[in-house]
Amino acid sequence: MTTKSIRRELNVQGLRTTNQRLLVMQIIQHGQGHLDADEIYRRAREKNPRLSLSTVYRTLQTLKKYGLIEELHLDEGHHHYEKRTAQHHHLVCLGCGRVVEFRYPLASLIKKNVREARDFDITSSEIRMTGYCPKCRQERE
Amino acid sequence: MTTKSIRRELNVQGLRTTNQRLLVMQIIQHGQGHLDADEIYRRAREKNPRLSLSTVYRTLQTLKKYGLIEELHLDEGHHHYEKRTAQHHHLVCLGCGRVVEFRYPLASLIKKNVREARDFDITSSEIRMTGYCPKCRQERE
DNA sequence: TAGTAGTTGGGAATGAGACGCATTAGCGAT
DNA sequence: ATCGCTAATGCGTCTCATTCCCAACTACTA
Repeated sequence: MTTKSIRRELNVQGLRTTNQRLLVMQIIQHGQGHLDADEIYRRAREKNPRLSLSTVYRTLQTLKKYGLIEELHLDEGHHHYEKRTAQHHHLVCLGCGRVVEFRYPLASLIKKNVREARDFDITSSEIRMTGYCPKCRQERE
Repeated sequence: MTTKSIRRELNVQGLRTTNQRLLVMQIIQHGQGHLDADEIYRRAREKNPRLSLSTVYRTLQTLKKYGLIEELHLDEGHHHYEKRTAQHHHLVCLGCGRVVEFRYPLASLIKKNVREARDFDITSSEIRMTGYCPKCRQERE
């Protein structure tokens, strides 16, 4: 996503295009998924040392709220963020912490098969499965 | 689950059966799902005013670790706990915060169909879908 | 280009949860 | 029933992620 398209996305939502927002968006886009607020802050400061941590948190909330990024709950004490892409989910290894992504058309399936979900207007869905990856599984035996 | 069976479960894992653990377990079992640490603490203090909040946190970790309870990530800044039962998942309404449970045989399905998951030893799986329930959906229009 | 909301920076506040340590209490052996 | 060992608790403190507050700043609109 280019600067221009990010700008467009922000404007559509009635949000101002600030350097800070562009910066955070770009870091998340190029950052190979699963960055937490602190990591984003650290990387952003390299480009703009005056950036405030408050702004990072605020921006993450805003971008999440308007659907430009997604917030993950990977079982640690803080959140991770990734760009919004095709639906995919996460396997978390309890041994080494490795996160493996996989694709699965969950939302439509649930929508079709689960009575309770039928009348919900579902805006996001997250599968988080935890367990042990092959390597850690061996070491535990 | 009776006191006796809780005691058995704890002993099997090499854990001591303390009043505090029994109390926390019982509150979670009778508490209609989705209690957070603070609520558990508040209810537990009614029975045992000397109970410490630390103990509640420690106990929740322990019970979770040994599979007696499950930890939920319902999109708020803290965790919720429920007794371990048949596999079920959660729909969270972003409007009113209502949580609706639904059943879906996720783990086996993923295991069968997702290459990345095949070699994982999956210990738990959680679907969290967020959106707007029928009532809140109407109010937003 | 000036006016004006929406945003930001920075520091203080909050709140969930973890930690250290002295005291207490399960529980297996006597 | 009691002893001794060690796990578990209580309590105060600490950490760390995130939010709040407000004066200063700046992106957009006219």
